[in-house]
Amino acid sequence: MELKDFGKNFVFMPDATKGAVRALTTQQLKDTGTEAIVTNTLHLMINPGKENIEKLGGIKKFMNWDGILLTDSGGFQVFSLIHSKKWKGTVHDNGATFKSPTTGDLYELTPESSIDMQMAIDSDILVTLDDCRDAKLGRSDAEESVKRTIEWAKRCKKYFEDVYGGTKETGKLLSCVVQGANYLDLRKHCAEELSQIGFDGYNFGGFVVTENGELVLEEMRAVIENTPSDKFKYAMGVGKPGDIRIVAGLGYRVFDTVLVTRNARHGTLYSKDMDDEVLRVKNAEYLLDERAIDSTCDCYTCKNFSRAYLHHMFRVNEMTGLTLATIHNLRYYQNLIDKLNKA
RNA sequence: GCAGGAAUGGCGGAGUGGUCAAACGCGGCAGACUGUAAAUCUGUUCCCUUCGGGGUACAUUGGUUCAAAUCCAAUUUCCUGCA
Repeated sequence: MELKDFGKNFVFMPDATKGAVRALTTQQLKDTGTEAIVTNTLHLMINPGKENIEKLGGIKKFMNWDGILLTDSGGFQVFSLIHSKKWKGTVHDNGATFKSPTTGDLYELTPESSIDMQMAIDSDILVTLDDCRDAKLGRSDAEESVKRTIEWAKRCKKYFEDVYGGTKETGKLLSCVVQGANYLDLRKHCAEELSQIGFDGYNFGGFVVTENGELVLEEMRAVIENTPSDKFKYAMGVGKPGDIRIVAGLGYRVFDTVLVTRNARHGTLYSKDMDDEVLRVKNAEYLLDERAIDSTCDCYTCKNFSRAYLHHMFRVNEMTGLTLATIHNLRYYQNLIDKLNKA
């Protein structure tokens, strides 16, 4: 896939947060049919750090990935690590300052430093820093989050253009994140303001499902309806196979979720042979089941190994099991995407 | 043979008179996970149950006590010294 065609067709990007899709080599990742991946600005800022990743020629060279790379801005990590008090830090109008919980080093993430970091990583598609917050947000907090998100997006774009020459000079794309929690008018407002600034892509940010796991479809629709139709739409964090099919119908073309790889490592595999598409291979019923995980799947795992073998790998805590499971789940998602593109 | 010590649920191992169906860990069973501090976390794990309870249980047998996994005696097995 060419970068200019990104988001024209459906695309699923596995998360390689720290520079690897967990449990897979880059070759194994390619073999699943994956064309684009996501790495994380904040995590790579801490390790190996901006200067080091620059010296190493960027993460694509580092991990020998020749597909498309999107870098998440770190907005979500600021939320999940600082807002939730897992890390010490504060979020303010200029960004976030925080302390590494392992080394104690102090970091600052601002709209500008986020762009610098994403350039150092050598990302193809950058994401503006956003102010991501909890799902159930009070009105005033949501308003503040939207205000900051717009402000930071503006600063990101200006910095990207002033310092790096923008898309024209770099050939890279810049996407923004639409916030607004569950307030439809705020989603609309945020989408309109960001559209006014102008980006190559519009990402639905915040939480995509409620506590009950139901998609926030109205909010997602509000963003689609108020952003340019010729730019890509990325539903960040979506999602389960069924969720992707639904959200695809709304107009989103780009997806990512940690579920596919995390579930794989937890023994939750996807299979068309199951009514709910889910096969928990660790369960006792698969001890002697010699069928493939999915009878319709063309992945390396399904072509060569049985449910019983995967079951055994998990039972004896053998790392190869994580790899085989991840290969399968990723291939399952790529097949799902292929089907959407052919429909 | 003598002297000490120990025997607890599938396993390891707490508990040393009542609050013990018994901590904790492992193993087993199931579930969760949606811009990854996640090869993680949660629930459950003697039997029966109308989920209120009920029944058996801490090597075995007997005893003391209102009450015993916990105290006493004998038996069995194991460990450590001395022969």
